Amino acid sequence: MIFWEEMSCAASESEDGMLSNNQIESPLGEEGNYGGSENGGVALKKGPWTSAEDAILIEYVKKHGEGNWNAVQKHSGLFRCGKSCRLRWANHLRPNLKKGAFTQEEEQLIIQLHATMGNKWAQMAAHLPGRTDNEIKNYWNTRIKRHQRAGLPLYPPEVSLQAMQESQRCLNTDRIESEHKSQHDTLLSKNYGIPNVMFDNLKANQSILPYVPELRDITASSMLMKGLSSSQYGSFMSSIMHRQKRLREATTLLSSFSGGMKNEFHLFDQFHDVNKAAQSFGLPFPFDPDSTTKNPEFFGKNQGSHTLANGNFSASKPTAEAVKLELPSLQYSETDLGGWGPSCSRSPLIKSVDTFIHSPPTGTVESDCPSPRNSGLLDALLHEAKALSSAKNQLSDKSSNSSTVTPGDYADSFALNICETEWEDYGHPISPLGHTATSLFSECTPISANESSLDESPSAETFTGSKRKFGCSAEASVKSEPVDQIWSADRENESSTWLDITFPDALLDSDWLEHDSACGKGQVIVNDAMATLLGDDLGNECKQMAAGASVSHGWGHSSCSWNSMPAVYQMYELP
DNA sequence: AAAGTTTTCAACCGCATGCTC
DNA sequence: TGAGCATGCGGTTGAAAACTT
Repeated sequence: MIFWEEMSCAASESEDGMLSNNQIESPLGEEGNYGGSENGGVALKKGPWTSAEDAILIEYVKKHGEGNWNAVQKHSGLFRCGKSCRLRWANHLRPNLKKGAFTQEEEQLIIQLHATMGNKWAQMAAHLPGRTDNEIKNYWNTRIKRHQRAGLPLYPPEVSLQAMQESQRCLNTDRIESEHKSQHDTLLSKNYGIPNVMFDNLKANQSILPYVPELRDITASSMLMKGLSSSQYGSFMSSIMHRQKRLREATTLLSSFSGGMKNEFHLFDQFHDVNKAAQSFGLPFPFDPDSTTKNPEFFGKNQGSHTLANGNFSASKPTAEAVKLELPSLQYSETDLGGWGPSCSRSPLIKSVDTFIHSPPTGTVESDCPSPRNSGLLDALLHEAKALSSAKNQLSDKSSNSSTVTPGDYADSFALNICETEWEDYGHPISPLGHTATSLFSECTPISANESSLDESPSAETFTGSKRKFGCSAEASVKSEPVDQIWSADRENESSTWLDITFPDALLDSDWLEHDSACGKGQVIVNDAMATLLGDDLGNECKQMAAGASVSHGWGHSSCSWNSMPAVYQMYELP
């Protein structure tokens, strides 16, 4: 049987004559030029509501109350399906609706709620009187995403920590109660408002992931990492934004978050128990937090070298006003969980992961710790763990073989190793953390502050407009973004010769560039597809070059052939 | 000023859930 | 018990607005 609503709402919109029919039959169809569907011969309007329709709906609700939305059309003559009426009422017409932009308090609440709930917009809306789930959803999908693009993490550290602690609590509770009940029952009985997603499939696959500690069934309260894997955010956000706009936006964003910056120097204090925090995400321990907490220079210098780092950490004391730059686009990792605001440290998790990876792993990876529930995060951690494992091997290997690493420069060398490891471990240029090869390059090749400028490098526009002209995806339209001034402020005294190498994701995407993991370095292979796209000459040139260039992750680091790459591949090289 | 691009957000869609008969 | 139905939810879409070049 076909539902009335389905009949009315799901009917084909492309039926010929529908529009005219609708216009004729609906007395409110003066603006109803969006076509509609039919319900028993009655055309139902779709599209934006008119004020007249609103008035009718309001009148109807006054008389009959909310609910029974499918009867609206019958009783009021409103040619709208029940669904549409309900939505209109709930989102726009019902009383006590708050209009206008979210307040800062609301924004923070949304962030906190999302950290624990994930995309449970309706539940979140229940905590925000006068706000609708749609509003919150839109807010998150736009403004928060914008924050991400600006290099700001999805959640402030305190929220991340809070969510992790909650996760830990849930786990502990679960651990205890699981002796008596199944976890499912436990969670239900305790009425956790946390998605109870099991990673049974991952557990099942544990045998093929030997480096992963036992995967416990844990709650998905670690949805704070939602952004890590959400398809919505999983794709790398290319930096095709106009620069001026981005500058303006960054300033606005940073200013808007200035309120949260007052805690910036206490962030590390919050992470005293980083072991525990990271443990909750299944990270192996022990690891030495000193390398970061006690050596900010090291941290700062290397944070940009790891995929998990968003590159906007700074131990300096920036001001929002000082920030006129956006982060390099390649730091716009969707997985950024780094510093909240321009000067914040990264989330405990990321910091932990980062610290761990930056620190030579010691001992066997043994952990009974649960892993995050979110599949994306889990995958990310698995990959990171794998990368870590490789890094461990690479470290010794590189120390003796790499000609690009100065043995004495531990920070650099290790960062390099890590990056190379990641590069070679990720068969696909887009890591499970949402990092593209581009971001890897970028993060592995931070730029020094004195080399950064508000002005784009002259050659930065090499790829501008290449989205179409070059026949590539949007990611091909990569501009070299100015680096984060805050982040780089710490590096003013560094005599870094690092280059800010950006690389169009499109060119790195998929099979275009392949990494030869067998060679032990991040050798780039320009395959035929890429050559075809680029044209024979360019492609072949590139292939030839790449064939002989062990560029590793850091074309700018090493004396590889990057500089001799075709200009189309080069974004710019700082002096 | 105009064209092109990006962002915003209202509305739609499909699916899930729960209630009723 | 299962079909029918109403409602709710989350993801997605697309027109309009805003912005950039």
